[in-house]
Amino acid sequence: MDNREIDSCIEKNNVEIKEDTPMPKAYVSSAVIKRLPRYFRYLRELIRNGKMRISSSELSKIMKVSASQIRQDLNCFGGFGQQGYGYNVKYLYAKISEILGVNCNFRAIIVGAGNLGRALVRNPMFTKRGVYTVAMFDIDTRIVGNTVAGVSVHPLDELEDFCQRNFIDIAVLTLPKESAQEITERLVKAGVCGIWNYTGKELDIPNKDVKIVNVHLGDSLMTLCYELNQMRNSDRKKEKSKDN
Amino acid sequence: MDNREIDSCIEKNNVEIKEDTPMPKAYVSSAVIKRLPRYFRYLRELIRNGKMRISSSELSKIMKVSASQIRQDLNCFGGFGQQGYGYNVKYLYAKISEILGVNCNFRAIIVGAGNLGRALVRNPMFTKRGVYTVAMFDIDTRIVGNTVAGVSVHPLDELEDFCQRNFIDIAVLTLPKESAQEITERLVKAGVCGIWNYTGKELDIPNKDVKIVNVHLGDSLMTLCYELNQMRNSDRKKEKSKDN
DNA sequence: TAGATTGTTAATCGATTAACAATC
DNA sequence: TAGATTGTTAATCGATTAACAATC
Repeated sequence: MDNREIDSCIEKNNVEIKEDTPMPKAYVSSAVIKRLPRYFRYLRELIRNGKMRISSSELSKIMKVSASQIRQDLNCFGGFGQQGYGYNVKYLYAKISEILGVNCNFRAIIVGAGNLGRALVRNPMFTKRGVYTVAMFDIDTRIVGNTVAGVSVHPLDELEDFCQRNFIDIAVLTLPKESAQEITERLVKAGVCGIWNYTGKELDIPNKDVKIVNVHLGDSLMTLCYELNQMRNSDRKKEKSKDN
Repeated sequence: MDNREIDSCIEKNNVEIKEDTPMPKAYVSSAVIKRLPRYFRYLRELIRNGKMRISSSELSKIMKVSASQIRQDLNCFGGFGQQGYGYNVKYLYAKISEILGVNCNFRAIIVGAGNLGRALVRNPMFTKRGVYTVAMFDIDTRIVGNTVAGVSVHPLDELEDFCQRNFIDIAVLTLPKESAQEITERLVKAGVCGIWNYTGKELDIPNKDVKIVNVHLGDSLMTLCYELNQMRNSDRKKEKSKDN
């Protein structure tokens, strides 16, 4: 099954809808939310392989998490399975996509057309998740007007006007941390309600209706260095105890 | 205080060493480890601003975490503070740097010289955390020989030989997910013990002495979409209840 | 010494796992 | 109906917060 077919599973008509899904929880913990994209990916893979149904215990073996956790996680949003049968793969995929807003057609801009910004706009990740990258912005007049992966670079002073006219939902911040706070405030005023922040600066936003997700690559690298350092230290200890 | 001066705080001679630090814990939970890089960043900032000492409650206000958590976190690694005084900023910074392996001089290569690989190699993040990016690798002969941010692109078939000769610790995977598993196995055979994985493929490594940190940008984007979707849904509910 | 603040233990809270009744 | 597997409740485990004795 190819990508287009898998994508089409999200459209409701393609899967039989259960009518009496129980009321989902009012609040779902972030521990659960962070796991949803991983279910999304594995379900896509299962559809691709033509798998029609799956039980929590079978999925637990593939994903290396407990079957209990899978059932608990899914039940935060209502009953997606059927006793004695398991889960319909396409239906579950459609439901999780719905929860994650894959069919929301969110519109995004990338602020900062440097290396990272250009790398991201070329990444198929946005399209796969139903997010449209409609423009890039940069302060450097030399690159304004360029087109990267079909997306053109606009001058930074058109930022507010563009966001308002084009109903931008998400701004990806790939600019220097020094201007991150100021640009964020301008974006929020222009109606942007999601910030995907790569600047490393921790943003201050009074408006509770604006969501921020920080991607701190340096922090991630450091946890790897911690693990390696730990391993080195324990190796050294072993060496020592061998010597004595 | 400039960056070089801050970096020099890590060298032991620059801060008075407490002699009787209690024995640190044998195992520290990943919840704590993930917070360490953030302490590292804030402490750097404090040093930059010339702050000499800080109490857990003062730091808690700046970092927006509880003072209790700060003290618990730090005490996993031994007593870095002094009753009635608080923490010596430079000393604490030096200690956390040590724990995170900032002075280990880890050597890294970037496998895949596409957009993301080039964006990462140009990022000052590696240098700031004491990791050397010594080479890039790519399968595309047209870009082999190029130099990005002073780092040259090598042909992929020299991978094992290069890693062994140059004692490479870390490999950053910025190549297509299709070849991720195969390349990882080659890297592990060549003695690489840290994998920073951007491919989105979940890697299978039998060797327990190899550490993997996955960066899944798509998953991160989806959690933002979830939040926005939630907000939209609750807005709609409000609209409805207003209508009735 | 008195005041401040850590280090550490105990209490609480939340998340994961286990168990099983409901039911397809 | 019998077997399978969910949905859900209860038990366990781990992480966070609160409290306070130790001590600088």
